[in-house]
Amino acid sequence: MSVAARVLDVLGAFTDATPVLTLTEISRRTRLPLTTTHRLVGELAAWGALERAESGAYRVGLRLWEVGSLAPRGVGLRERAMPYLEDLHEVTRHNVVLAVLDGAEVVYVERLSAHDAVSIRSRAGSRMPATATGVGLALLAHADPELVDRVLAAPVRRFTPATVVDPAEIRRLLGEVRRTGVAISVQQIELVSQSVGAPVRDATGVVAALSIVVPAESNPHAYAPAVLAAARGISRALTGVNGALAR
Amino acid sequence: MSVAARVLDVLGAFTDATPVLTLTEISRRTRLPLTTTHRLVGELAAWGALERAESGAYRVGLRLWEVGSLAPRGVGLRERAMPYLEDLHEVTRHNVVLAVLDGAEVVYVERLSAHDAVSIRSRAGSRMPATATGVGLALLAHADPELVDRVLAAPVRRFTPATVVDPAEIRRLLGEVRRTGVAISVQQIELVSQSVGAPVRDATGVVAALSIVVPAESNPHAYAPAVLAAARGISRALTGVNGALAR
DNA sequence: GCGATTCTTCCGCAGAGCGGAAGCGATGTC
DNA sequence: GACATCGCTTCCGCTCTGCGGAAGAATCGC
Repeated sequence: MSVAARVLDVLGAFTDATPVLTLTEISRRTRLPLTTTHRLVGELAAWGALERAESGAYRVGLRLWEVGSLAPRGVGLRERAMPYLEDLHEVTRHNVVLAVLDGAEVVYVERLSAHDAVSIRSRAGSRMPATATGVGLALLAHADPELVDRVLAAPVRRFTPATVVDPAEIRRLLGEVRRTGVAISVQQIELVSQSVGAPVRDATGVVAALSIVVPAESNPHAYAPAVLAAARGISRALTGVNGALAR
Repeated sequence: MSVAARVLDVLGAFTDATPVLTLTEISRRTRLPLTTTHRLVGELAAWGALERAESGAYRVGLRLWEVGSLAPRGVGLRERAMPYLEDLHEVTRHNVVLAVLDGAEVVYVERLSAHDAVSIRSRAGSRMPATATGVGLALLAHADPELVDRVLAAPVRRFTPATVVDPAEIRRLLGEVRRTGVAISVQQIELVSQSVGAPVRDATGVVAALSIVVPAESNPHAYAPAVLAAARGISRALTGVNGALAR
């Protein structure tokens, strides 16, 4: 294992659930000898990738946050999409999420939540399997067929009794998404909610998806036009002056 | 120079102005031999810290963005402050910013901008000298006196004819901030605007500051109560259940 | 088609990084 | 107050890893 990999391993030790770690904890998680960890962490802290809390424990530093903020698929996408997400949020008063595909999972880039909206699991920066969510279906429907094969070859994770786990049935859903342009996921993550998603494109193809999360008892099709309009708006913003996200 | 430092150097080559770089560009910026750069970049890309665009160029990857999102002083702070920032923004319809101190500079963590508000330089993730901005004054006024000495020992950068560059005068301003609780910076960054800032505390002391950016012709004192109320709200949220940001 | 430019692969040498050992300092226990 | 425990830091000699020159492949521009 190379030094670079060790360094990245140290960064990877920090998670949503454990954003603050002591030296020993980092050493244990990475299975690197304490001395090695000590040296690496020291270098990371000197640069600003990690910071020391008063307690002596380490947390992810501001400098790394700054660099992370340069990820075109993270903040770049978020910045351009924000106005449209806000409009959709304002009009409907429901949770709105924006996500991208990374391997077989979706990564949430932004979430706008209302006080009075249904509860929701995702958080900006968190991951979910691509199969069960509105955004996930929208992204998979337009993804490389080879990726879809790979995803469906593995057993699909179940969240509720309503979660669709049959590969053939999922393929049918994906076809429907391609036909109608919207992805509807009913009670697949939580029984109280369902989501209506749509893909977002830049000049190169589908790069993200947004969805609205609404109560299970409402009619999802009623939200389709608004979701589609927002998705188109973002797509237009991405195809605009500065071209695609990648450049 | 250690490998870890080299790795971080590569990450540091990506900036706001140049978020997408080719291998050769990275090599030139870091002054690392092309072969070395090639190897490091390869390892970073394998982990997900960097991604390859279709063009073959590299950009900051989603995985690094995720880890960066764990920075308590970045996203953690932002999440808890957001509702209060939104309220302030909604009520006043002016730009609202949230920032933390990093060395002698302020780093903007969030910015809410209105279509009809005055223009603004900052962007989430960008840096500014601490001396001339509303947030900067609010943070410096409650910072370690030794830091203030260090900041004022260096020549202060001038943005407009109204920028205060005299150390003694800046000290007087800081005193006033401590006395009144609000920091007012008039036309110091741009002649069309001024800002009203206030410090945000957690259990350990001042950790951030927010400010509102309003047109130069308005009366800044009129905004002080609203700004203070928002700052207090965020402070309360930070001192709450889960304690300080650091933990 | 041909030179210029950028990217990738290969490999032998050298010194950077590794990690065991030992010492330090804080906290908890009897 | 003495002792044990646990976590952090410093030190240093051996070894294996990462270094980067060279050469070749791929792509671009004229």
